[in-house]
Amino acid sequence: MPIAKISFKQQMLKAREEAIVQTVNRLLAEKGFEAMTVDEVAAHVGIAKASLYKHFSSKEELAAAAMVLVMRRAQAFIKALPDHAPALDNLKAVVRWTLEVKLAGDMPSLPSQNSTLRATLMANKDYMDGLMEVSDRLGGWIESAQAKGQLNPDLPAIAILYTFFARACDPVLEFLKMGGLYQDAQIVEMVLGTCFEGINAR
Amino acid sequence: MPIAKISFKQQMLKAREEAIVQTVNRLLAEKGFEAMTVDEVAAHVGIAKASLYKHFSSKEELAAAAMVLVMRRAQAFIKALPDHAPALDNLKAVVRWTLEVKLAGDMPSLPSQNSTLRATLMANKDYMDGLMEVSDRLGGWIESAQAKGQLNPDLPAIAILYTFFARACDPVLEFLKMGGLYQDAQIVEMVLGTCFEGINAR
DNA sequence: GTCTATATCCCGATAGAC
DNA sequence: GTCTATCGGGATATAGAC
Repeated sequence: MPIAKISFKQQMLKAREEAIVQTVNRLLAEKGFEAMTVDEVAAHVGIAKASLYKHFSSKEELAAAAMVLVMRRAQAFIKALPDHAPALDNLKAVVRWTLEVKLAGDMPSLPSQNSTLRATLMANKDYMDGLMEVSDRLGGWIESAQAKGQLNPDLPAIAILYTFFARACDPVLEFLKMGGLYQDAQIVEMVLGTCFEGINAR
Repeated sequence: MPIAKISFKQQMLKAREEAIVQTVNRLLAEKGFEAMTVDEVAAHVGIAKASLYKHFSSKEELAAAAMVLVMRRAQAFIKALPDHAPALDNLKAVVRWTLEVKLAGDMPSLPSQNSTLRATLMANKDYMDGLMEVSDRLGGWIESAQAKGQLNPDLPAIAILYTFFARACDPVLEFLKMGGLYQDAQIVEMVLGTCFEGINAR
């Protein structure tokens, strides 16, 4: 059964690549792109560095693969949301999901300034397609919620979208977690609350 | 007049150091700590790299000096605010100042993960003292505004303080600026509004 | 495809003349 | 204190055997 054998081999390869990407994801979340070294990734995965380069041609490609992974997860989460539910509920669910992923240490933090990394990401079809789809979906819900008078209609929808995206690198989460005074769930609710309702009294 | 001569020399030195720190500040804002190279700083200032090390003993010290500069500016701004003014007004003024500095490209962005840099900063008395003073001052205003029912009293004051600090690295500003659709002043007001009033409709 | 070993380069930091 | 020239370490990426 040569076909099955090939398929099995490919499956092993795919599993290994997933392990690599998962590792990169964690390291990116912990230390960021510049501080993460390829040696480190190889050590965590348990293979030689040279083997890594058989799967990914550069450090940037590694990071891009991690970003694609997270983007796919976001797409899957969004797709699983009921489309008939109120737009505002779905938006809050997405933001809560983002905060939970970040607090769990699974949200890669990329320096927005790194040019080589930006170039690699922009050239990555999977990533860009995912970004477009997520933006479209959230953008639709934002406008819907604004039309219903739930979200502030004076704000440009794009500003609200960016505000959501920015939750993926909000340092308030880490600050509060470092303080040790609050549980993760409390932190999520606090940040979620300030995001939608602000810090003013009502 | 030997004394005057020495004083003049020292003044030149101080001026040069200020030029260095200013340059570091801009580069940190543009590229971040890891991407910034010491060669680059030297080239921008117009002196040899070795000369830099006569003023600052390491790259971390350079970054710390830039952070101290910004902290001093924040302290000066806060000190200039009328203490008899409503606490909420002063808080908004500080946040607005922070957003303007960041948008102007004068807010150094430090990777919160870099351990050597964190250690250097924590060991820097000027920086830590400044941080304490700023935190105390803002913390007082926050509690005052909460007591008056202007800021949400259900939020821990520390969470509100962190939310303010986080504006110094809010990517929404760059995102909106990159889009080119809004003036800087508009961007500042939008972000300031979402910070205090959230994105929900009122 | 995986490994060991190495090439190559970049960057922080220093030596030493002036 | 400023310069030129250089060291030394560490990181990305590759060569070549298996």
